[in-house]
Amino acid sequence: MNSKKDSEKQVIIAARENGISSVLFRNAIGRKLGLNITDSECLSLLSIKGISTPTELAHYTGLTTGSTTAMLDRLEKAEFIRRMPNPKDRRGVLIEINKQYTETVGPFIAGLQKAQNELIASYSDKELETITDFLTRFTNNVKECTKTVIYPVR
Amino acid sequence: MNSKKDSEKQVIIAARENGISSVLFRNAIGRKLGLNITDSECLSLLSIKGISTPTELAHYTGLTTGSTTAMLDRLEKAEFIRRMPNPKDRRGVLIEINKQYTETVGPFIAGLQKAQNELIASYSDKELETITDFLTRFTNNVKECTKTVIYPVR
DNA sequence: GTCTTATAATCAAGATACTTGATTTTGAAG
DNA sequence: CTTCAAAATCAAGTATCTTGATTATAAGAC
Repeated sequence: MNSKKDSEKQVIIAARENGISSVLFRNAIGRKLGLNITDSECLSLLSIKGISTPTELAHYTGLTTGSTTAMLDRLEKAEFIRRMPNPKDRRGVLIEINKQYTETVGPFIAGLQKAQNELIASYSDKELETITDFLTRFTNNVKECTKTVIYPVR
Repeated sequence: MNSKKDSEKQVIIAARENGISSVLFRNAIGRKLGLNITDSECLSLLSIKGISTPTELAHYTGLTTGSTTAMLDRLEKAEFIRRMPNPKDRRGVLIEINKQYTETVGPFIAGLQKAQNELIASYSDKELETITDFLTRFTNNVKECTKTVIYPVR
């Protein structure tokens, strides 16, 4: 099976480049805000989800829960996030991102969001469905593989 | 401009989920190999590029060159990478990933690579072109924005 | 050519962040 | 209601990171 078509190779390259660019982007934002890499990655997830929990953030950043507590202390002190009681589990807390962060980061990413929206608007519905379908299936494969790495079969 | 179509929203969500899943995947692999997050991220870039330089790896990981030297010392000691003289610049070195790493990581990612290849093969050439086009333009936007974050206009 | 300035990588010292293991609180299961 | 599991925190020890200095080489100015 060495007969991979050019169109197939290209999509793999494009997907990889996409991943690389997003890491470099996150680093640039983090440096701008004076954040270390971990804190920056944490905020990048929070800016997508809006709300999360220390456990989930530990999972995403790859930290232990102990380090996560320290990280959240730093981010709370910097007023980028706040801790809220979790109404569904009195052991836990909810982490919310502050307006402070959104407003600080806004000027840096407004141009990108506009550009991405325009890019997306330039495709037909049918094309967008194809793209979404691809990304979703691609992501599901990654998720499946992650499970088998964490919980090996036998 | 609050009239974003559903197909447009879906592609944004799918792109975000894709980014999240790749971070979690990298973490899982890193943990499996007993690597810290930084070292893991470094190897993930090297496994794509095959060869790099300390400067580029510092840029990608978000580390200073000082920390990068220490990181490369660790990875070299673990025999995951090797330093080679750079024939084009006698100040610098080239970092190559070792077979050791590829073989260690292979069993964990073989299934994923197969799944992704099959996924890609399930699309028509026209569809693949659409997807590649989208990813490339999307990436270019991210790269452009990264530049303006690093080198603000005035 | 030679001088100056910039870049690549390294190193040592000090600061920062991370891991481990224990602890507290609460939830879930038997 | 008893026991075990999960969420978050904390303190001590370890690992990693940043800073600033250093060496070697490259690139540009004159």
